[in-house]
Amino acid sequence: MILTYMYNTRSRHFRSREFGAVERFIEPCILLLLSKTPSHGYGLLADLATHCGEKVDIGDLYRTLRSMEMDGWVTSKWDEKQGGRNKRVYKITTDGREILKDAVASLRKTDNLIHHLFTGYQKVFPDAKIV
Amino acid sequence: MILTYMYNTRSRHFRSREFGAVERFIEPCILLLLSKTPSHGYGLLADLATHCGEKVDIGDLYRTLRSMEMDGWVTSKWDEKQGGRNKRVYKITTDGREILKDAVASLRKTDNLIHHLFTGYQKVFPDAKIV
DNA sequence: AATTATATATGATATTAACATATATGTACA
DNA sequence: TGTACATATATGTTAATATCATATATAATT
Repeated sequence: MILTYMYNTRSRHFRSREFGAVERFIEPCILLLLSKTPSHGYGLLADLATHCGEKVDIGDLYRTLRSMEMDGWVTSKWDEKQGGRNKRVYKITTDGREILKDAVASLRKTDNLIHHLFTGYQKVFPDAKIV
Repeated sequence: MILTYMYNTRSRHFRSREFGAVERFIEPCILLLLSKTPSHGYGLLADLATHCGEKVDIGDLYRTLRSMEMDGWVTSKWDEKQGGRNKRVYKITTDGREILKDAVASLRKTDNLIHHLFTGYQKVFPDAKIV
């Protein structure tokens, strides 16, 4: 079938002006936190806010933890000792530490790309103030 | 309705071991390249490979350019002068330059977060070699 | 008794990324 | 001449990820 191309096509979505969010940054952050000490979902929330940027969706966090467990990066068990609702406590595994190491290496490449862009930007706009 | 929570729920997808890709990094890269000189989709491809990482999907690139045009970050017109197929040449707008400035600021925050993770990693694993 | 904080989990949808294919023109070359 | 390849733009479809909302549960506070 011969088509005449129409101007655009894909239905228009909201175009965010946010840039620079790192894909799946939450996982390396979780692995690093669990490298220090075992913890549970809700407990990780505040620490992730500090290490991962402000916005960490709690639903996403729980699903990510389960998903990481399925891949063998962490293990979990219920902690029923304390008062309050039971907590599912996660521990990093040997595989998880390997993944973290790989993730750090990936992020170094990302860092290089970002700096490459900064350098290019400074070259094109030498008077631009560093915000 | 009272439910007993089932172990996990979300259907299992392939879990990539790739980390650190920056979301929508392609747009700041395009804007920087167009800050230097107007260009067309296919022509941007090689430059983006250098500045944006290896993998740039050509289909995504064309759609991104159209989408950026709809937002007024760039303008385009057909260039019919040359031999070969006509080219749609894109130029950055004043708005586009503002967006680029904001994107660079966003990426500086991202860069800080990544470095924060590096520092934390070095603290937990002081013997880790820098890959 | 109602609200808030802690705690885990799922439903539904929006957004983005990835892979594949269609269309179109010109050049090399066998 | 025909066919492979490079250039060039565009769309269809699906997979993966992010976001927003809601359900469940327990304990402390007001």
